[in-house]
Amino acid sequence: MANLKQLAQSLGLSITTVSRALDGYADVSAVTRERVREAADKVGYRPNASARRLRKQRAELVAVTLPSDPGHIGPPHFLDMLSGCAEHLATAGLNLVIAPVPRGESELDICRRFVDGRRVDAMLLVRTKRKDERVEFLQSRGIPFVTNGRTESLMPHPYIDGDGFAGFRAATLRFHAAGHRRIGHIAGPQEYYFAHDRCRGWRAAMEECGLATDLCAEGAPLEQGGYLAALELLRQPSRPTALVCATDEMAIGALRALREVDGGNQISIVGHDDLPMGAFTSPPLSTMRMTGEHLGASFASLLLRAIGGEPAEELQELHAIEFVDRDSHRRPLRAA
Amino acid sequence: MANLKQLAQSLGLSITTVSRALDGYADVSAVTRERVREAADKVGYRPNASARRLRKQRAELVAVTLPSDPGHIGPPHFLDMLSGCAEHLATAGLNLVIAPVPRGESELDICRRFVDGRRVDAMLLVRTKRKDERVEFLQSRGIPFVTNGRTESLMPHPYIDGDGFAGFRAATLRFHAAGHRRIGHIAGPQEYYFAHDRCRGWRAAMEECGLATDLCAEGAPLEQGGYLAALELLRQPSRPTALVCATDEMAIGALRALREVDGGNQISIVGHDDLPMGAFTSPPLSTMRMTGEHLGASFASLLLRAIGGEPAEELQELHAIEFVDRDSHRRPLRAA
DNA sequence: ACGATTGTCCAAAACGTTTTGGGAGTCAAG
DNA sequence: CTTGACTCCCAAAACGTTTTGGACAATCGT
Repeated sequence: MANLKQLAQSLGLSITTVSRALDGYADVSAVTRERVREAADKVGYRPNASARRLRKQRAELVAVTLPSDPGHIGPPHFLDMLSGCAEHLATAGLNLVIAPVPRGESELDICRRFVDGRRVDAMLLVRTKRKDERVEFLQSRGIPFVTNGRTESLMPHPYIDGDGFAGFRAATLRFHAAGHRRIGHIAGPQEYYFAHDRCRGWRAAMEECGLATDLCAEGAPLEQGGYLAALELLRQPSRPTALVCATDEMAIGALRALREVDGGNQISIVGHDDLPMGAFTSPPLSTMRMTGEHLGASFASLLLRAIGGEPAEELQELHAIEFVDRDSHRRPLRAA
Repeated sequence: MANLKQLAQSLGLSITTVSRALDGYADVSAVTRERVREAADKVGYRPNASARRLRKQRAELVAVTLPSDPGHIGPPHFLDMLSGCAEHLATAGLNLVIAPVPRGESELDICRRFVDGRRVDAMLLVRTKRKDERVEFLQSRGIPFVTNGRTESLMPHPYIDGDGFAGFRAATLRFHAAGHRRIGHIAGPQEYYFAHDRCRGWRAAMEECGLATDLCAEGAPLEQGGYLAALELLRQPSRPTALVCATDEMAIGALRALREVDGGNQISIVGHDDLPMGAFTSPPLSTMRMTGEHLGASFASLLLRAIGGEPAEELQELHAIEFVDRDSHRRPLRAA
């Protein structure tokens, strides 16, 4: 309701002094400072955000782009993560705006709009591709950003990611140790880093074990994609006895496929993401998930440090992946 | 990179003319307009958002508060809804910021910060209480807002809500028609409008059928709350044969309780929200959900119209609730 | 030929802050 | 009495737009 001018007038002080008093400068006497603060409290003065932003040349905003294509938006903890991130950012005076990508526009367009319009101080990118044009753009503009997921960019950039390679390698080796020899992989679109990373992990384990790597089918990272990919693998002359799936959603699709072929309930399966749904499928879906608590806060912290100018190399977090032991990964292994 | 001044200078025009040319005023000749537009395109000029906001006295932002307490954040479609809302708002030049409530602060504090700091043009409120201090505050400030859920506020305000009363009444009558006589209700915290509304629906149906309304237990709107409430009802001397639950999450908790008492699998149950999880429980959870597509767009539209000054009475949407017929609501009815 | 109208353009003000670069006044030291 | 340091305060500039209220020619109606 009140602006600085009115507040200053009512106090018989200059705008400058009031402003500095509120900011706690030593420049203004303690008694004046207190007087100003009380008056400000009384009228409920809050600086006009737009004015401050203009003057300080900071938008006080961070944007996160929400991919619309394919498969909704990440796991359901995603909103919790965003919420945690926003909460942490708020303590530094930054707000988080969500920027969904309308159809007909690319994520790059969104970045351009936000960056060139000086609407944000930094950006949060999710669902990185191996070669990600958003990353290249932001790097060329010199805007701080953090990605959820790595890229193959030559220039390093801040990220938080799960070690999909190690996780999927370990899961595959676990199947091998349990006696499986025909271990299939249901892969996500390989242009996404996470999908490629996880596929590489499976492949590496297979090669280490001296097994063929032809039991691999790719699909959209959705229930339907997993379903179709699973059917494809089940048509092979030599069926897999275990399936390592790039995502839980795909794994759930695969479970549906398994139910439709006979003997399918004999096939072990594991997914990744730890969807709450997985606890209720039959059999309950074993899965994997990135370790680490308060991921949202981590993202926020990296963003703030990136804005603060810390070099990208120091702003990279690779988290281990842990196995969530339910039931679907240990179907009895039929004699070959 | 470029601001209006530089662009004007390079064109040999005044700032005024360039600004108006870009805004398409008839004030500037077609040829000049084109010349300006081309130059702007070439250097990738975008008006500085903070400057425009200050000058136009509009924040170009809408905030949505994300409740942290209890039970995460609404149904999982919630993020989809936000995404749709943000997308629609973006076409009007507004961005959506998410404002989680840090512990130690109330949602009212958040509203205050956003409103008094002129950070937003409007607000989106979710999880309304029957007597909601946020609503009262925003009304007193005259800030446009839309709620997800009604309140008992005397002054009307824009909202979108599902008709929980009708939905729960209908569900209860459905059980009655199927022969049930001891129909219990697992209620959410009654200070929330939705919980109270649904409870009233159940109660109304029971009274219409001439049945006692004592089979009602309240709990937190979480799995655990539903579990405990269900146990409470199962301890009654005369057990319910059917349960109408305020939310799916509570219903899933109730299912767990039913599994733990013998004969529990004979009890019919229905929830509300249509959680994806519900499709995988055993038995698959029958549920209810608000009808209507593109809810996010509806919210955005109401917000824009509220900002435009339309009276609240014309900005209220009450959606019917539809029954989602899975399996859990028709357990065989034992002879009484 | 004259005022009125129209078509282009612009200088300056305004939005509400933060920050720069001092200006008084006081006090102590020289 | 001057000088410098220190304390407390302030006027004015700056941030980059949009908008107000014309200015100046050219065209039109009579």
